[in-house]
Amino acid sequence: MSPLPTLSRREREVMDIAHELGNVTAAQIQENMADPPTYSAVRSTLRILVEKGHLVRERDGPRYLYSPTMPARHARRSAMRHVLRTFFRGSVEGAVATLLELRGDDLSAEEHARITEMIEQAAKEGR
Amino acid sequence: MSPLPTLSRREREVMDIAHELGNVTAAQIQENMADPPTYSAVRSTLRILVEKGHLVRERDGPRYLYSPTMPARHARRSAMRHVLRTFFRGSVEGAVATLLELRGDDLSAEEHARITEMIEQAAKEGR
DNA sequence: ATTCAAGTGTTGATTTTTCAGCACGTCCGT
DNA sequence: ACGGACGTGCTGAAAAATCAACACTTGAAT
Repeated sequence: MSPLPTLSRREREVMDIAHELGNVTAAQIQENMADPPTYSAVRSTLRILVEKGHLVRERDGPRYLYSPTMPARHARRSAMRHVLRTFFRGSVEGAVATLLELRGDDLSAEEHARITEMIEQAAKEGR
Repeated sequence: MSPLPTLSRREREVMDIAHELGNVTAAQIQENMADPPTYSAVRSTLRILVEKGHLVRERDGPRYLYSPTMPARHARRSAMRHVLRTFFRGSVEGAVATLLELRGDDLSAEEHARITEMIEQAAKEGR
């Protein structure tokens, strides 16, 4: 049922960075990696990810930029669905609770208003 | 900054299953794996995860049960923090929006009430 | 024009992961 | 008691991932 993860450790790390930053150069990837290998090794991983179809490579003047193939919206949903299922048994309520914990005291009045609005909207549509 | 992922592909898959199910036998793990290897191979992976300290093994009568070392609460927070950062640039609002999308029309009145209450509570404490 | 810095393609070696085999132990039903 | 099903510990081989080296190209600055 759960799909076999097709990404190795380093590959996953690189993909996470790519998702976080959007369009990235090999150098940027390297900078953001933990315990970074040589530039050469980074490019090697990038090449594999392109081959596997997880990244696309496009020229940006003299160099290349790499971007995730999967549209951000889709990637977000997919990632969230996975944690929801794995760690929250599908409970949206539980997930929201943890999100609020993470945010801690930081929740501004505006943000509170917007989130509340979203939930009301969802509830309305859900009837 | 972001910690180097210490889990290989299969190891991650096993850990996800362990988190989802709580306490599991080797057989249960195998059943839930995608494209499952032999029972022997599964136990091999489990042994490594115990060695690395990610799982603990305890007797359950004739067999063993495996459970995640990290407390569920902590694991949930950690996983959520990671997707929040990676896919939502830290935006709690965006994350909640996606959660609601995932849930779709399913949001019951009771659930709506509880979530709203949580947010109000968070906002109150945040002032 | 030449040099230097930065980027690229390719290749191969090392390390890690993944997997299965085998011999042994334990529990249960007959 | 014995046979089979199920579980275990240990080990090593096959496959994949990880990494670095090398030679070459491009761009920019002096």
